[in-house]
Amino acid sequence: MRIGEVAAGAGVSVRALRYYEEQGLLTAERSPGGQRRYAPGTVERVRFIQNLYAAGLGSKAVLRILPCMEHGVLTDEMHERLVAERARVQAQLDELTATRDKLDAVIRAGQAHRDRREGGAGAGDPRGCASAFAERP
Amino acid sequence: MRIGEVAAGAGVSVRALRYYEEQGLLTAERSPGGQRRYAPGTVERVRFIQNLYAAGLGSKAVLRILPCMEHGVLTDEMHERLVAERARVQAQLDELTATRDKLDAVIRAGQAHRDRREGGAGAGDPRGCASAFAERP
DNA sequence: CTAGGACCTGACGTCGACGTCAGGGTCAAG
DNA sequence: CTTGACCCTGACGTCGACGTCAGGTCCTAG
Repeated sequence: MRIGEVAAGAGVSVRALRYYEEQGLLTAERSPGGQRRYAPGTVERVRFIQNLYAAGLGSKAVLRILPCMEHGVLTDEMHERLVAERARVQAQLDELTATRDKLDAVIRAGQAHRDRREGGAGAGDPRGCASAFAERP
Repeated sequence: MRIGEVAAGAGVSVRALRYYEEQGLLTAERSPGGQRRYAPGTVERVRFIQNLYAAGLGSKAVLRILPCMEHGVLTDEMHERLVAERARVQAQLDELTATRDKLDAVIRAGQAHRDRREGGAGAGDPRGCASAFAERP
């Protein structure tokens, strides 16, 4: 595949693919004229790289856990790294879940406030949704 | 509270707090000499700001959904923004979950590969964990 | 063989969330 | 009043993941 096809297939820019190669995340054969020719499966690989980036891993971290796709074998070191990164991702997941729940609380509290106001009465303590942030897990 | 106390309490740098003020995310009274004096509750607010940043929202997005903590009332616009940002967070959660599951699959496949190798035999197709990436949901 | 779209290698630009340094003022205790 | 910890305002530096521009090359359809 040519670089443009991979880029379109994976939904990234051509520049990004060259950058990945620069970082050692991607390799490519070259045509006689020097143009990159990618193996099939590269699109999947690029998508996974994107996933890892989206999970907050820097290119060095990606570089450390990615080689398993080429060798197909997990050394003890690779295994530990994978487990460690999985833990990081899980931690991110927990934080994100908490944040989502807070947003939900704010939304619900705001709804309640608006419902009561629709009912009619007082504006004594204008703190409606603010109390949603007072929790301490 | 003084800025150092807030910073320590929320686990951020003094510089970050000044930056938040610069972005309109935080306000503070001033002492006669010009030093910032923060209201109690600021620590919670800062923690929430950190949560939002960690959720991938930029300071402008934070600025748009944060005013509810001051006014305590959700306008229709605020409500829509909150719901929209909640959706973004949820989408991030979904992607992160998928990535975690992929990592799990890689780890399990690698384990299986190592277990078999411990058993003894062949090295025909050295793709061990690589097949874990072949899925298409 | 030729046009024009795709590709190449540098190399500088960007943007956000701060870090950091310089030079000086403030505050509370003794 | 002095001292030492804390705080102030600029203002430039950083880092990662690309964007973008310049100037030239490759490839393939006609």
